[in-house]
Amino acid sequence: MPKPDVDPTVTLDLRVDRSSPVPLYFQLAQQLEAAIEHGSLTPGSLLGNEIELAARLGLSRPTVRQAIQSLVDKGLLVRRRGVGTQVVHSQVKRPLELSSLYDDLESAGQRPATNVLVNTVVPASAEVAAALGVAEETEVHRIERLRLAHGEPMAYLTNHLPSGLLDLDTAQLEATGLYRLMRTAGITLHSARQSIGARGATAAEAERLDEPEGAPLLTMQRTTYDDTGRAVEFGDHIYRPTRYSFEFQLLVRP
Amino acid sequence: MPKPDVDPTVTLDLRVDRSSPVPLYFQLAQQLEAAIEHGSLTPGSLLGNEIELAARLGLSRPTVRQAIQSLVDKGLLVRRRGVGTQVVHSQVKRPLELSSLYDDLESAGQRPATNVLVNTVVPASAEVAAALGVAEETEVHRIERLRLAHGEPMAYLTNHLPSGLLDLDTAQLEATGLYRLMRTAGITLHSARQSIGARGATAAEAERLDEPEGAPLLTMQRTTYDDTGRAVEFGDHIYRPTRYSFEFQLLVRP
DNA sequence: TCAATCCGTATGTCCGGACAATCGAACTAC
DNA sequence: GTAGTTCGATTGTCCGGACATACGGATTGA
Repeated sequence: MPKPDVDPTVTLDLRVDRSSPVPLYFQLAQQLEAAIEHGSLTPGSLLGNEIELAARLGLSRPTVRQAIQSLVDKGLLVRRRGVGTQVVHSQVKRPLELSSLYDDLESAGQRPATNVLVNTVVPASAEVAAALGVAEETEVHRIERLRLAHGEPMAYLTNHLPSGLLDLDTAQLEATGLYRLMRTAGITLHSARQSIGARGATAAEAERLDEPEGAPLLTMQRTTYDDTGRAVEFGDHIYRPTRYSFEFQLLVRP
Repeated sequence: MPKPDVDPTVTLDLRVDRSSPVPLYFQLAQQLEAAIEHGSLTPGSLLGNEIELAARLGLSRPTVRQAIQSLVDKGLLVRRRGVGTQVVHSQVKRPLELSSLYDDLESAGQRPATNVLVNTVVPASAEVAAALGVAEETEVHRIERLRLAHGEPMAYLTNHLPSGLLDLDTAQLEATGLYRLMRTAGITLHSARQSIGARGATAAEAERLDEPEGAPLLTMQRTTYDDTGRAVEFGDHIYRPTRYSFEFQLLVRP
């Protein structure tokens, strides 16, 4: 009795366009990712060896390897020496990104709304100054926003930004998210340090979020840096835990 | 008046050992990382161009690029075409890892202690079965642990594992963390899906954690997968938010 | 029957070179 | 003086090849 092919090697219809300005390895990576997403490449299936794949596409092996490596870094593929490259079994959708609440809600199909309650310039407190890396009492922007989904308050967002970085228009802040505004202004976000905790609501917080005093709240503090290392934003957010939780996927770095 | 050198190009004493089994690019990456950590490479300083660096080390450019790229992926370096590679200004320590509470506490200098309260085999509930990808009522391991730091309860950890994966010895569970046990058993952790939220403590939870009933708790649910895509662990944890919060650093993937 | 060994296969590492794209500064023209 | 242009420097992409290393199955031996 022949052994069943549990992990068949899949042959795909792959093509690259050499006249395109898009790098070849990137074109290949996109097609492979699409094939995985689409289901043409099923979990566990082998990808065929790199040499033959390169020959079939008319590419060199380093180029093919670069494409595969980018998907390995994303957690979609697993390489095994002497075995081959196969699609990861688990349902890895997307690794953790530096996400904004606005984008999260929008992609979840909720229509987020924002009320800008404060949009002003204040002298930096000690905590804000330390987070942003400026001197105490330096003037910084302060915005406070109430984020709603389906008309219900979901989070209260307090943010501080160095002045001069961005002109914060209240109308724009109500129409989109802060991160999107920063990116539009040409700021390249690079990394962020964040802390997630919980505590009971103060009277003022309870009022704003329509919760009883002392109700459990989910809290998040985040300092975001651009690629030059400047702190570009310090946020202090509180969330209603019945309406929101942090969900994300992690990859293990070997 | 001459313009001050704000971003000097640094020349380091780098060497590679070709007789070592450690890959050359990895040796170089380690030395560069050590130089950054140690302060020899200060934030903002340029790394010198790749060609010349390769020549100085007697390596090829692809090898040097591979070393640099690994540090770029870690968020320690930034490359700019036409400019060079420079050390990131901000204090990027380490990106987010799939960390275990035990390791976190240990590296923070706290001496964690664990009381194993339950270590048994039970039929899987609907929730556990869905998370682990097994049929309902399948036998699974269930462990409940109270984690203490400095003698104070810090978290209550409930975990379920597929049976047959690991023999869970209570003594070992009290001496080290679950992830370390799994790694020792040859399981390669690959990814995890987790959800962080908050809620009030039930009477039983409050008792276990020495908190008043209804006190805010930080909650985390996590399903961990190995590199074959199997779910290897499902955890449901509650933390005392006055004692613990999740702190981590994110990188933006462009 | 079972264990140790061999071997094919696939990825891992490394080389040296070539050209393209982009950034920043120096230079030129108005 | 200012704006546009040129040009050097540096990384980005891609090639073709070579050898090392590890995994898994087949073969061989006890």
